[in-house]
Amino acid sequence: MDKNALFNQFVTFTAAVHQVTSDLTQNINTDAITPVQYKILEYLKVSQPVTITEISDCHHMSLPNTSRELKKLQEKNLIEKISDIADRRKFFVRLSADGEQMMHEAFARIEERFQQLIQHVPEEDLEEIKHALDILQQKVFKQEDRL
Amino acid sequence: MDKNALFNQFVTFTAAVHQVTSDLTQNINTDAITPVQYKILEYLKVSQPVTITEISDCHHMSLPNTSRELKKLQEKNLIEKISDIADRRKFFVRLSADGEQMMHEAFARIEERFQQLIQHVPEEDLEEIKHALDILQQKVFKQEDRL
DNA sequence: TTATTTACTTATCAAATGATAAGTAATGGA
DNA sequence: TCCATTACTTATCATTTGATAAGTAAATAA
Repeated sequence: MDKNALFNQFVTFTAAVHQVTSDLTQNINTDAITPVQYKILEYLKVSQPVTITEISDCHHMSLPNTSRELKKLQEKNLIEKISDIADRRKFFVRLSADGEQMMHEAFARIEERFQQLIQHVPEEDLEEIKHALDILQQKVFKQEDRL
Repeated sequence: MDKNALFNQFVTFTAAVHQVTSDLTQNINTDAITPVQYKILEYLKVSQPVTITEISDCHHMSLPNTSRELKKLQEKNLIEKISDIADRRKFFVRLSADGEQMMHEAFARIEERFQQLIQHVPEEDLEEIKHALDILQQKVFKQEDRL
């Protein structure tokens, strides 16, 4: 296997993924929410509850800035901070009812666009796609491989 | 095929792709270059030459802001604008020698990390990965499907 | 107990990005 | 020819984001 060619293919592929997801999520947040704040909520949606340091690490943003954005999200009633009983310096962050609602609607609109994207894909291709997603998730984009 | 389940898988997958590419490209641009500027250069690297409007559309940024960033890149000698002979309102943008050099080095460093990521993946899995990338690129993340 | 480290907050400043108004020059259509 | 449209630029302002210093309180180690 030509690993260099594979890298080039990887680059083209990830660029396409970024482009498609960017298109799918365009103009989704109607409300007064900034891109970083949306990213945080999106992360919470799939990973909650998480600590503030985890959010900070995962998004490569400083703790002070993470803290600031979370405060804003809390003021908008989109998240909740629950202090850890075992270690009272820590906080667990999760979506509030409003936050869940908002992300649910956002994902619903994204899903609409996604279904539109694949509406004419034949059944056997869908199976192939599902398999391909499985493979890549397992072998390339898996959680443990983070640098 | 449960299309809703496929959507959930898609969401998880794209999140993982974003995470991995974000990790791979962390701290790559040493020089005085902003994230948006890097994105533009990255786009040029794979799509040049392109017009200013194409850059603007593709990155969902306004023409004035695109123009400003291109001006900065031009002042840093990383890109060149060539006016279209057929339509003199238009400009084709491409990387300068310096820009090519810089992106070449950036990609080389990213590739190093990528090769490290897949160094222990067995040969038969690499074939499977290559096939999976092909499938998804053809059937889901293809150019024509842009909204 | 005391010192150090960890988890987080508050505050502040600079830089990057986004939005918008107003302009130029070339093109294309009536 | 004249007018509308297109492609792009310049300028300006608001907002978002990033970086950093300094602080609090809890946990841990010596």
